[in-house]
Amino acid sequence: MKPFASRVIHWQQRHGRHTLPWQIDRDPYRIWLSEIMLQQTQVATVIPYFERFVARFPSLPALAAAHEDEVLALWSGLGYYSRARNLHAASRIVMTGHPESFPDTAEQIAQLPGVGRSTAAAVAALAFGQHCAILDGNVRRVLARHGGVTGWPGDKKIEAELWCLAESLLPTAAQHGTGAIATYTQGMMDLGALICTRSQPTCADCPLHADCVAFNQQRTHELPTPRPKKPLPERQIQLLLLLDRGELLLEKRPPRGIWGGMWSLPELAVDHDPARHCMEHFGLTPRSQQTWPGLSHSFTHFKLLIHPVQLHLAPRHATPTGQIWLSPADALGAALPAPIRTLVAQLTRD
DNA sequence: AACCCGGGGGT
DNA sequence: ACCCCAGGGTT
Repeated sequence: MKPFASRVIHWQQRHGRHTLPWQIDRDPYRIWLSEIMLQQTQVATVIPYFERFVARFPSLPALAAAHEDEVLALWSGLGYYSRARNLHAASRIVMTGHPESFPDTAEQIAQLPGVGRSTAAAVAALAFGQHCAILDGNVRRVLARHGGVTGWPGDKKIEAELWCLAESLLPTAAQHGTGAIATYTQGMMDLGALICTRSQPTCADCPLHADCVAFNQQRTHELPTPRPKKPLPERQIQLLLLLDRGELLLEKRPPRGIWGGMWSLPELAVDHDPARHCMEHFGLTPRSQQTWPGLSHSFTHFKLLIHPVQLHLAPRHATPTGQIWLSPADALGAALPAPIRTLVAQLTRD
């Protein structure tokens, strides 16, 4: 049987993906951007965001010159907004620290905010041909199944074991030549995404099935070991759609935490009275109040039940910092989290 | 409804 | 060295 890496490389050349929008050249900027977007997010979701992002910011200097708000607006709907803030910060670090070129070793790349061991290795391998192992979700699944690794990969011990496996299986420059590492790295990701899927993997098409422990022991359904279940707490909030002469009030979220740095709607505890809140903050009693149907939004550690309330205000006075009045149509161009976008979109349909 | 996913920051 | 946090999509 051919070595593990040889089989992955051969499979990638024949069956892997070669035309993803970040594969058209070997631009480190585009590869880095794609890897950040691909954290926690699937390829099909990323593609349209990637296309819009590089159309607006085609190069690292263009990104570094941008205002954070515009970067966040292009990230709106993609989630995990700290990725966008870190990406933007990293672009400026590269421009100041390495003005001549993008950092080209995994160690240097991993120094950038938002880039950990796996992302750094992916950029180093794909863009610079460095021989370093990645361990993203797809590769984790392939390795856990092939090696028959039992235990939740989020567990530090299991994670360390998988990293060791990943390192040990890399192609060698001597055997496979330069350039093979990029093909291998993409091959491992594509095997996980296309063949070794979470449910109903198509093992018959897998170049690794002959010595795959999970396949041979019919344990693909139980590997990798799933995350331990935890109850999902619920939180409830009211969100205020405050309207004044057709314009909607948006508030900038604090830089950290949920929807950090994004534009949202004024938030109110469920046991508070919206009209009274308007009175206290604007000195005006709303002319009308309308309760909208609730909507649910899931986060990793809790479920958020949103109770929207629409209020029409009498003409306003000053607008404090961190707030802005926009027409609903203009608001849709802002850096809105997904559920806020849903609510604002409803307004534009009236 | 359950499950999946990399990195940062706080403890 | 650990634990908690963060938002979408898919199954």
